[in-house]
Amino acid sequence: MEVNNPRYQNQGIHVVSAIFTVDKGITKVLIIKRKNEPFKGEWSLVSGALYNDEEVMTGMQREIKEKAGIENIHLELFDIFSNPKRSPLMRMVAICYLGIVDKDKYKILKDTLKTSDADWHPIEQIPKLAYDHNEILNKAIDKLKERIKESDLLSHLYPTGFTMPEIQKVYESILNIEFDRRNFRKKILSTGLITETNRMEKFDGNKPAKIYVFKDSQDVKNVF
Amino acid sequence: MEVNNPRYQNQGIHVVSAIFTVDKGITKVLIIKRKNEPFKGEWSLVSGALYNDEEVMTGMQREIKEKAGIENIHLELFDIFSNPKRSPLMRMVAICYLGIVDKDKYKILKDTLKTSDADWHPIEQIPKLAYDHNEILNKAIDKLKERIKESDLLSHLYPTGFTMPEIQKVYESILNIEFDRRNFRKKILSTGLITETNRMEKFDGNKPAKIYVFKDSQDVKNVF
DNA sequence: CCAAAAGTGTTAGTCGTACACCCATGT
DNA sequence: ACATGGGTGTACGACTAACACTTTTGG
Repeated sequence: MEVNNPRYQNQGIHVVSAIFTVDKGITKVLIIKRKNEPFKGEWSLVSGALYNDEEVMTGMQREIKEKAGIENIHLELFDIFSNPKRSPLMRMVAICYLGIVDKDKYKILKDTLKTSDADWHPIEQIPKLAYDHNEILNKAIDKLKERIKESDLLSHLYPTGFTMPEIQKVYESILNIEFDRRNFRKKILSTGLITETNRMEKFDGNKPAKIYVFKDSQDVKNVF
Repeated sequence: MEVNNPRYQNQGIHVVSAIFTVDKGITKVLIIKRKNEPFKGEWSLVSGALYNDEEVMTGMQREIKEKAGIENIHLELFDIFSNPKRSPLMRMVAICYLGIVDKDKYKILKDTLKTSDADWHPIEQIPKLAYDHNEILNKAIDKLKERIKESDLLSHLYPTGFTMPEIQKVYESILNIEFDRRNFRKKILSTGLITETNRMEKFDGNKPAKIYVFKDSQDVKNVF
């Protein structure tokens, strides 16, 4: 390969992330408003250009910190978007990641050097986004559904533990189906992914629920 | 984003493919010998640099045609390798695909402008490869195992149909486990992925086997 | 003691697994 | 007729799905 061949010049790489949370039964995604061109003033996913001396994951985490103020997010690659015209300035290939986090653990910086209005938006009410980010987000939502069924992805939503009713509502919210309480409990326990603690949730007028945590395991037994 | 910021300059994209086949119960991968620098004379996966005006998948297919003479391979993205030093000439991010094909349907061009000795090699006996291709291949093998369990990926190995004993041997070869003939048949039929034809295989001294084909379906029910 | 939500157990049906016999072919 | 490998059915155990009552708390 000849380094100066124009065919290989002027390529850039975007890192793009769809970061989800679940808030009172509503699945939401983190979006921001851009302060700079291109797409100045428009909504977008958390994203930016990769530097030429960093790993893709490193660049993604850097962008998330710069544009939303949060760090060390667990992310999974889910797709590439590479239409040569997807960015108006130059050719940018988008490498796309998804993650899910506890919104109360990560404090979003609403306003940064390059962004404003960073916040969680219900995935059913997403405005028009910059670039091809609406398309990317739709794909991310599909992948999120697949991944929570076949992995312990949700451990990152509940780093400090969860109750059975809580996590059941999350599965129901993301997958749009309902489960029997008793069978749900049996099924998720049978995967071996989670384990109970001796902690109890705070009371609010009814029977307190036991708190469970995800084990540190990479077992890939399907959940549903 | 400022297009001329040196942080974003001198980035390139490699497309890399691990193309598998199964030959008499042996899982093999297509590798080639490079005629040019870097890594002149060394083995590598089928790969090359993306042009700045093409989609990633288009570039991948072009490279496969240029370097192995075959076209229209079904490929799935499985990982990104982005160590800034993975290529000696300039920073190249590797976008990696895997596929599996019928080796009798695709005639490999052993010798091309840029490559020689293109051929199928058993995955248990892979030489040292250029770049980080050994690492990429190992990841591809892991992903291949996952994918044949949860998708109709193998339909691309048998575009014209297969017999039960044939496909059973393929699953056994890739997954390194053995199945009971009768239960294997029931399980793969129960997925609804395949359907029988009225064709029979050619005889060779024993009872001829029925030929089955994969249906055109995107159902994601797990196979095993 | 009442309302609200959590926790538990049993039964029926379905699915997976183990296993043995018959069938179609070429020689 | 025999050797080779393909095709089928059944019975048992494991898992899944449906379902109702009891428990703990705050008010």
